[in-house]
Amino acid sequence: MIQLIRGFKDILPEESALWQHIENTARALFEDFGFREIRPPVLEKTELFKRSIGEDTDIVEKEMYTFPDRKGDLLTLRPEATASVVRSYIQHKMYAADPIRKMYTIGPMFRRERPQKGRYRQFYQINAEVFGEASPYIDAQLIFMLVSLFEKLSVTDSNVHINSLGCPECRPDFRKALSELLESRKKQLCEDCIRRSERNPLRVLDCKVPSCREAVSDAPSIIDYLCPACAAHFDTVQEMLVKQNVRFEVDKRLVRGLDYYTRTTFEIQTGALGAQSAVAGGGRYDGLVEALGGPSQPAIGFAIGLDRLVEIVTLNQESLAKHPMVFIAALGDEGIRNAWLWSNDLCMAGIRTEVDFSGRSLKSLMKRADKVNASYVMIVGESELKEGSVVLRDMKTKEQHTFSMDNLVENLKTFLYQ
RNA sequence: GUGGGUGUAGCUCAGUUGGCAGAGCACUAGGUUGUGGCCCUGGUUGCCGCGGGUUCGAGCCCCGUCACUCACCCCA
Repeated sequence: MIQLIRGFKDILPEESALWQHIENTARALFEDFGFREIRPPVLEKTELFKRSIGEDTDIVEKEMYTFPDRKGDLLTLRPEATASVVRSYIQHKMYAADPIRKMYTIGPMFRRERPQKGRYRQFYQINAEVFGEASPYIDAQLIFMLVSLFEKLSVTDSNVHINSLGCPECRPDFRKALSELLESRKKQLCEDCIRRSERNPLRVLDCKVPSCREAVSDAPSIIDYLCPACAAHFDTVQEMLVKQNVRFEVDKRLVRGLDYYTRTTFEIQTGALGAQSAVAGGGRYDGLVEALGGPSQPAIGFAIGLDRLVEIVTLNQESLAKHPMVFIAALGDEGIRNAWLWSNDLCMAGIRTEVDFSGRSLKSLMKRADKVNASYVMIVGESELKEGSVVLRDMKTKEQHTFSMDNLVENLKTFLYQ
């Protein structure tokens, strides 16, 4: 038997209703906030991700699905969506007609990590990005929109963490102060953190090894090093969140893993996913558009882990399951022939209809109708055919009505819709 | 990449010191000749993950391997 690839999964019909519900809720909400959908390809030149995500990140170093195509160009299955959206923004010169663009996209990402709960090698994200707006109001609104989605989906057990990473103006000062501290505590740090303290000291703040946490417990907070502009920006974001009654906490450990983030960064965490606490994360990346060859345009965005969201959204499956309205129990060849024609008409009339073509006994057809939770069973047997009628049984009340075969579909429609 | 746990019927899982491969659910037929759910009776379902080894004999012991899973790392 051929099995699916390690770390990949099938989303089965039993689950897809929930996925659709979440996707539809997100689409409707984002469209109301002025976002429009963009659908970039899943395959891009490797260079795009190297330049946007950063050479020194784990994603680029060891998690990308990269391979040469027949011409020898290095291609990569996207490990995240932002790079592609930025590339598209630049390539199509979207900034020219109107630099302010709000876009969302939903689709699969690929990272070759060791699979575990809430982490797959092909996983799905809902992304939203805003270009051309530097204002902190946009930051706060984006966070509000994200929180609202979770509320609409009745997700409890989640909380918002925010932080500011500063800008090229103020981050070097903080980085220097942090590096000095790390240097002095080097012997307390784990191996990874010793390596990190040279390449990306911010990441040490995120380490979960107890001795490392201890070492950085009194580390300087980036918030204390923000330049006046960044500090004012961060203040406004918080102020507006408070005004909008969005509950959040400032988390100075919140250091995003991707190189391109600046200023506001945020994450939605949950306790319901084992070791995977982040369900959604995002932040501002004011330098990325320019870094990828576009004009200097600010931008901010977030990504929601759709697989993870699906796991924590619990909905009444009954309300999501689609039951057939009418189940046609046809007996004998002639009954089946008639049923086939009528079912096509009923389906086209928007009435969910199923037929059992097996020719088995009425009892087994009734059992099946019950199993698929049909609202009505239409019985087409010998005696009905003789009389030129069919019997419609209400499966809940057990009431049965007889319908003439003349104008059957029309009469059923009016009966069912009344 | 590193560690722990688990692989037996479609599903959930038993399986004794190594001795005929099991249960519940599901499926199916009948009890009820053309009427579902509850009940009763019968029936179908297995490369015991895969490969090797030990043994008269392996689902069980040993070695290897693969998969799943949880965790580390990192992230959504």
